[in-house]
Amino acid sequence: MGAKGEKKKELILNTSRDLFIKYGFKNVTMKDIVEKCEISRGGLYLYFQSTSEIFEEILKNEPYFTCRNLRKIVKKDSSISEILGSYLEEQKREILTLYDLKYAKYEYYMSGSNKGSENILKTRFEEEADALSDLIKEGIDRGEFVNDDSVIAAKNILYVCEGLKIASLTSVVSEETVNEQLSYMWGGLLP
Amino acid sequence: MGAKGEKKKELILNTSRDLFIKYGFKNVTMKDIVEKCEISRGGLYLYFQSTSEIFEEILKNEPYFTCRNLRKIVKKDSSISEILGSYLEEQKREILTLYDLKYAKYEYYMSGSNKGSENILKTRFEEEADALSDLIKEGIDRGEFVNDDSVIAAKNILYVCEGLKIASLTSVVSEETVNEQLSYMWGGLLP
Amino acid sequence: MGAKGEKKKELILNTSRDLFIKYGFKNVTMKDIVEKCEISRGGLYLYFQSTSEIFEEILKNEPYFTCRNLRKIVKKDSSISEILGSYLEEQKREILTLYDLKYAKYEYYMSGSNKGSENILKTRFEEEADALSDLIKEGIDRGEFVNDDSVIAAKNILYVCEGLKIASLTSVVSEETVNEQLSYMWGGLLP
Amino acid sequence: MGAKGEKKKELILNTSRDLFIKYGFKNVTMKDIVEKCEISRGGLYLYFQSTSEIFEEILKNEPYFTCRNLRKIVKKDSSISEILGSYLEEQKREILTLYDLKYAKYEYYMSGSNKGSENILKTRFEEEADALSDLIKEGIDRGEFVNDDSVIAAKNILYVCEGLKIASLTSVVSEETVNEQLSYMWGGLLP
DNA sequence: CATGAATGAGAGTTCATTCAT
DNA sequence: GATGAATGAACTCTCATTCAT
Repeated sequence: MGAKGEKKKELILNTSRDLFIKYGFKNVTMKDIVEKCEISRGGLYLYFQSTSEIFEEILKNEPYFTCRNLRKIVKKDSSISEILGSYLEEQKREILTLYDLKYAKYEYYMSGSNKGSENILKTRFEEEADALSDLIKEGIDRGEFVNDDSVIAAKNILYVCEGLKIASLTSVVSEETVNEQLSYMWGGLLP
Repeated sequence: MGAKGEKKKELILNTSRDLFIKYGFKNVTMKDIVEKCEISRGGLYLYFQSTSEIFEEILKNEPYFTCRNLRKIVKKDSSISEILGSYLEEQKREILTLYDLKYAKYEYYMSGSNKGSENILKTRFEEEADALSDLIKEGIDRGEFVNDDSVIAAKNILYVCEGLKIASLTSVVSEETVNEQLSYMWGGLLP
Repeated sequence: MGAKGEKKKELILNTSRDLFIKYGFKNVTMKDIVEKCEISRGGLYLYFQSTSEIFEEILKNEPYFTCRNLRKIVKKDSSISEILGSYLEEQKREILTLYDLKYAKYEYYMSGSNKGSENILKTRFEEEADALSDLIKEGIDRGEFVNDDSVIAAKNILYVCEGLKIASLTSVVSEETVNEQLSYMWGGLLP
Repeated sequence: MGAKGEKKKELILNTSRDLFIKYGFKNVTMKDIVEKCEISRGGLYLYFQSTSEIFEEILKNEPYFTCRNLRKIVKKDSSISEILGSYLEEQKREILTLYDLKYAKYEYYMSGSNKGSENILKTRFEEEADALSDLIKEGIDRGEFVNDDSVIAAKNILYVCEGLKIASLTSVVSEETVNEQLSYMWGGLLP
């Protein structure tokens, strides 16, 4: 596939992404994508065989924050509290963002369309739990935090965020509610 | 509708419930239901116009635990801790149960099939948060718990449970993990 | 399926038969049948899942002459020669008929569309060979024919007829040629 | 077309031939050929416009035995019986060979894909009948054979062989069956 | 009330064929 | 000459929904 093919693939992925954000996973068909991209039926099938395949590709390309890559971009002399604060800010942004892929993502993994392919949702959760646990552990070592088990505390933060994300999809979650919850968890870490 | 009609409706609801548990929401069609019920196509449409309508009805009939109705069934002289303990046990059971409607329920609200109808997921969450908050408040008043804001603490418990439920659907959650999280939250309430 | 359903099935089979005779097997699509029958797409699929299924059904219903059922309809006191003569006349008619199913039939079995279903072409050939062999044997016993092996002679007649049928499909076979061949074989049986 | 072009054409023809032998005529598409040859779509269309065109070309190039070219390769002083014997051996080999073009060849002429082009099957049959008839006639003249009409006898042999070939495609034909039939015809020629 | 045959819109998928590069 | 991305027509198949009986 030449540069032109890459561009077309890019077009398909970007356009589909918009559709998935707007309509979720199951409500988007190959036909919808063909029409929105203004390409031919056959043209789409040159690059992708199904909406699942397209969606997987989009998920792979989707940038995502972790505390690990967060540490690389914050100031060298930042305290652990500062880093965790930034991380929770990012989570908050994700929870409150109305239009992104999280809707389609949950739907995708729930409707069983991910048969036979790696479960990115699970993998990322585990990576995230590891990284966050390390961060909290360091905070404890430095005396910034007090906690008996950094792994459980890390998972607790992630489960609350998951809960908030889900709640934001199926009903409405105010910024205030998110702030309250994040503060509450924060409180559980302070001396 | 006579008694005969009621019976048919019952049949449809029970049979569909099995299908929804097994295949989720979107993967069940009116055709599937007709075939599994062994009734006529027209017969189904006499009672329900769509799978959404059937699903809504099932959700309405679905029994669910809340701390309020829990208080009615526990011993009069139970401590608040005992009641909350029972409640969390019930949540744990729900999280770890593989085959029930929670899968289809999330899918239903996520795929936007609930257009124009009351969002039961949201309503119940709010009711639950209220009841749980009252319970915790009473626990604080009685000196069993220590906490600054019973509403936030209540929501925290519910968000963690939501997060665990979601995680149990998209990947795997061990009983140990659930125990850890519930203990962790419990710890946040103790003096 | 009620009487109405049977009628519809009949309509589909008769219409498809015409199409198969005219265009062969592979050139007829489910769409063609739907259009020629003037029924709906879904309507056709209620009765048949594929052109193969329709074709098989047609073949099953197709009347066919064998010497066995020929014996039942000829006069009681006919000589074996007379019966064989009638049989060869029938074969001749089949060979020279331009528009019937034989075209589609060979195509069907040749294009491998009969995967997993009984090979009627083969079964009938064998039945036919048996019956014809019996007939010749009786002719030999009665002194009408002279031959060393009635089975081989029977097969010989059938193979020549097959050869003529094929030739009549891929090129042109004159009535004279058929007469010559039938006479030639006849000669091989006479004292 | 240069030498390079000739080579490409050769490649296309040889590769397609394999495909036709394996899958028959109708089941091979231009796409299949392009992929198996590992050439470009456009590249194929430079040389051939359709699978029919390719198939015709293959048939033209296909070597085939006739009694005429057989006479050239047998010993000068062979008896006619010996020549006919060799010829029938060759036919037998053709009938029993599972994987060659005969399958696709019948399919091709039967599915009407040879519209507007010369019918090689027919031409060759006629050539063959002529040559075989001459051979038998010579045998009669030399006193090796006894027969009233060499043309009819020749055609008889060919029709039986055709019948056997068809039977070998749609069902199964044992070597024994072929031997029996060839002997039977042979018997019809002997004094 | 109840039936189930019938409809037709729409999704998926494949390929012959073209044409700008 | 050669390429291969792109097109679009054609076909298969499924379901929600209706309606005569």
